[in-house]
Amino acid sequence: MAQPRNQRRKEERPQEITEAAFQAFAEKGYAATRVEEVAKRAGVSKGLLYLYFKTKEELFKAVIRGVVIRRVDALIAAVETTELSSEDFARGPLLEFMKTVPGSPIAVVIRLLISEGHRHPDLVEYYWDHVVSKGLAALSGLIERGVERGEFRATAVSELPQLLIAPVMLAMIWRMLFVQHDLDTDKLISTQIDMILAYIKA
Amino acid sequence: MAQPRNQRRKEERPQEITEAAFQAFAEKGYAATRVEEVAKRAGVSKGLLYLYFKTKEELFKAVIRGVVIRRVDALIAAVETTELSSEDFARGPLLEFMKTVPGSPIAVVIRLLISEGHRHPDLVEYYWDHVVSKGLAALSGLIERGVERGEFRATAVSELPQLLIAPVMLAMIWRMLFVQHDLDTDKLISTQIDMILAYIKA
Amino acid sequence: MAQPRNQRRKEERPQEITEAAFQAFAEKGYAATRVEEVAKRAGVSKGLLYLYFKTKEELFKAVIRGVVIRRVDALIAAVETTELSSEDFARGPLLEFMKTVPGSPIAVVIRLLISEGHRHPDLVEYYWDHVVSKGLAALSGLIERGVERGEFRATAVSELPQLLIAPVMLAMIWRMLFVQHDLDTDKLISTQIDMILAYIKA
Amino acid sequence: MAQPRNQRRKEERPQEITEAAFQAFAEKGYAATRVEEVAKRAGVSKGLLYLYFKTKEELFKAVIRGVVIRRVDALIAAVETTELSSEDFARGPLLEFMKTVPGSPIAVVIRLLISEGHRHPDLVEYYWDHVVSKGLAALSGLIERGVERGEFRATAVSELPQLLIAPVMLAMIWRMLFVQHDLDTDKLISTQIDMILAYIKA
DNA sequence: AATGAATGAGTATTCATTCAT
DNA sequence: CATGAATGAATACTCATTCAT
Repeated sequence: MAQPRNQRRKEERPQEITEAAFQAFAEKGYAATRVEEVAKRAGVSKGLLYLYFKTKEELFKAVIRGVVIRRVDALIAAVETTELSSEDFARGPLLEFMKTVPGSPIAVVIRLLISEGHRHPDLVEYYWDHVVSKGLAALSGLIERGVERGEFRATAVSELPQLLIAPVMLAMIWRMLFVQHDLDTDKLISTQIDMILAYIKA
Repeated sequence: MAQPRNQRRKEERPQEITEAAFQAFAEKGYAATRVEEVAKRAGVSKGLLYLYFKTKEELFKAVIRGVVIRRVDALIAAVETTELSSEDFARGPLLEFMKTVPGSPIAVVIRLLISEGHRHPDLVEYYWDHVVSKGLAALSGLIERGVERGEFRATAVSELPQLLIAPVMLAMIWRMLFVQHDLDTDKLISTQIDMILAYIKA
Repeated sequence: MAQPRNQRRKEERPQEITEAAFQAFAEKGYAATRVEEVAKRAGVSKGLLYLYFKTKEELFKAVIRGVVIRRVDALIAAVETTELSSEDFARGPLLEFMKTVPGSPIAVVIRLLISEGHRHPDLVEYYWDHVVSKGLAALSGLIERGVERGEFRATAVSELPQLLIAPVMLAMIWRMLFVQHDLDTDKLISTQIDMILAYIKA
Repeated sequence: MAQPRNQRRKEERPQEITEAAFQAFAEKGYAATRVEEVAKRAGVSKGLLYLYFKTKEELFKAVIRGVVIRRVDALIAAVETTELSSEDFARGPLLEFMKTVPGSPIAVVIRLLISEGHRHPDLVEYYWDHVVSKGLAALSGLIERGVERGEFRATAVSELPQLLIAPVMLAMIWRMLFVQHDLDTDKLISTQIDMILAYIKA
C-alpha cells in the first residue's frame, strides 16, 4: 500500500527539510537552488516548507547551524581528555579526523560561506564561534601541552595552529574544483603533520 | 566632427568592461552583480556591453581569463631562469610572491570559481591548465632540482608541491571569511617554508 | 466523560465566529484578514471554522447578514407606533438613533460593502432590502404623516428622505478617514434636522 | 501598417500607466487588480511598469496623487474671485460643480481611500491637505463672506461647511452601491442648497 | 466533532537580454 | 557605434482550503 499523501509528521519535518536543503545547496549552491526544489527533495510542498522556515535565508541559516553543531566538539573533547602524548595524538586521532574533513559536510558549509558569507556575516561569526575558534584553541592547547611536557620546543607553531589545518583547507578546495586531477589528500595531510612534528620536536 | 574619445576607446573597451566586472564580481559575487551595474562602472551602456559580450556568462569567463593570463608566468619563468639555489629561491622570490597572493586578483578568481565553478567546468579547466598545473610543475621542478643538486633529500614533498601552497590557500580563505580575526598570514607562509626546508634539507 | 464546554458551545459557535470575523474585518478589512486570524480570535481551529462556513466569502456574507438583521427594525417600529408628532419624533428618538450610527456596526458594514461590494452584488441587494429601503420608507412615512397632519408642507423632501441620512453618511466617512481632524458629528446631524424641519414646517 | 511593438515613449508612459491603473482600480479595487492587468491595459510589459513605479503601492500612490492634483483648485479659485453674491454662487457654479462630483474620479479616489486607507495614512493625509481642508476652507469662506455682507445671518453652518458636502457624499456612496435603485442625486444636492440658503438667509 | 499539518494555485518583483531609435 | 526603453521568463512567498489524525 502506498503511504497516504499527507503524512502528519510535525517532529521530523524540519530535519527532513534541512537535510534536503543541505543536499541541494551542496550540489547547486544557495542562489541556484530553488525553494521548490528543496521541497520536492524533502517530499513536501512549498507551503509546508514555509511553515517551518520563514524565508529561504532562514532555511539557509538552519542548514548551516545544523551541520555545524557538535561537529568539532568530539575532537575538542578528545584533545582535552586524551592520555596520549601530543605527538601520538597528532599522529593518531587528530590525523584521522583531519582526513575525513574534506569529504565531510564541513567542506560544504565552508563553500557556502565563501559563496554567500558576504550577506550573512552573522552566520560567519556563528561558524567562527562554534567551530573555528574552538578548534584552533584545542590545537594550540595540544601543542602547548607538548611544550610544557618537554615533548616539543617552543616555536611559532604554537601561535599558528592554522598550519595544521592548512593542508585540510587545500584538500577541501582541491575537491571542490579539481576532483578529476589526482591528489593524495591523505598523504598531503599526514606529510604536513610529519613535517610539523619534525620541526617542533625537542 | 570626429569623436576622438569614442574612437580611441574602441579597442580598450573590452578591457575596461572586464575590469569593471572584476571589481563588481569581487565585491558582490557573480550572481549578485547586475549587468547594469557593470555597465555603469565601466561608463558604458548596457547595450554596448552586450555588443562585446554575448551573455553575462561570457563576460564572466572573459573576466576570469583576463585575470589569469600571465599571472603565474613570471614566477614560472623566474623558477626556470634563476641562478639562486632552490632554498634561496624559496626563501626569496617565491616567499615574496606567495605573500602577495591572498590579497591579489587570484584570490578573487578562486572565490568566484568556488562559488560558480559548478556551472563552468570549462573555466575551472582553463584555470587548471593555465595556472595550477603550471605553477605546481614549477614548484615540483624547483624541489627536484634541489634534490638533483644535493641540496635536498628525496621526500614525499617532491610529489606534493601543494604543501607549499597550502598556507596560501588558508590565508586566502581566512581573508574572505574572518578578516576581523587576526592572523599573521605572512608569518604563516614563511613558517611553512621554513618547516618544509628543514624537512627536506639534505 | 462529557465535554460540557464543547457541547454547550456547539450552537453558539457560528455566532462566536461571525463576531470574531466582524471584529477582524472591521480592523483590517476583508481582504487583509486571514481566515486563521478569525479562527484564533474565535478560539477555534481553522478546520472547525470551515465546518460552519464553506468559504471565506460565505463567512463574509454571514457577518454582513448577522449585523444587519434587526438593526433598523426597532427604529422602523418606533416610527410606526410612536404617538409623538413628526417633528418631536425627528428631534427626539430619530436624532438619537442617527447620532449613534457613525460609531455603530452599520458603519463597518457600509465600509465593507464599499470595499468588497463589487464582488457581492447579492449582499448589497440584501442590505438594500433589509436596511436601506425599509429605513427610507420609514423616514418617508414619517414626513408624509407630518404633511397629512398639517405639521409640514409638501416639499421635495418627502421623496428625498436621503436628506436626513446625508450627514450621517458624511460623519461615517469622516470617521473612517479623518478621525484626527475634528468634526462635531452630533452637531452636524442635529443642525441638518433643524434645517430640514425649518424648511418643511407648514 | 501596425505600430512597431516596442515604441519608445519615455515621456508618456507614466501617465499612460497611471491612467490604466486608475481604470483598473476603479473597476476592481486595489487588492483585486493584478499588476499584470494594469500593464496589459496600458499596452506595456510588466517589467516596464516596474521601471517607472518601484512597487504596486508606489503606483497606487501615484494614481491617487495624479487624480487629486488640481481637482478642487478651480473651484477654490472661483470662490475667491467671483463677483457673484454668495447665494448666487452657491446656486450657480457651486451647485454645478457638486453635481459632477459623484461621477468624477474623486469618487473613485474616495472609494479607494476607504478601502485601502488603513495602510496608507500618508495618502489620506495627502488627500486631506490638498482637497478636503482646502475645499472646506473655501466653503466656509463663502458663507462667512455672505454673513459679512449681510446676505446671511450667523449660524452653525459657518463652522459646518460639511453640510454642503453631505448630500454629495451620500450621492457618491449611492452610486457605488445602489446604482440600480433610482435616486435623483442632482435634486438631492440642489434641495440641500435650497434648504441651507433658506436656513441662513438674513 | 475538532485540530492544525499539509497543499498548491496565485502574485509581486527582479534582471538578463533585445531592439527601436 | 551607442543608448536605455522595453520585454518576459523565472522565483520567493502567501493564504484559502483540504484532510489525515
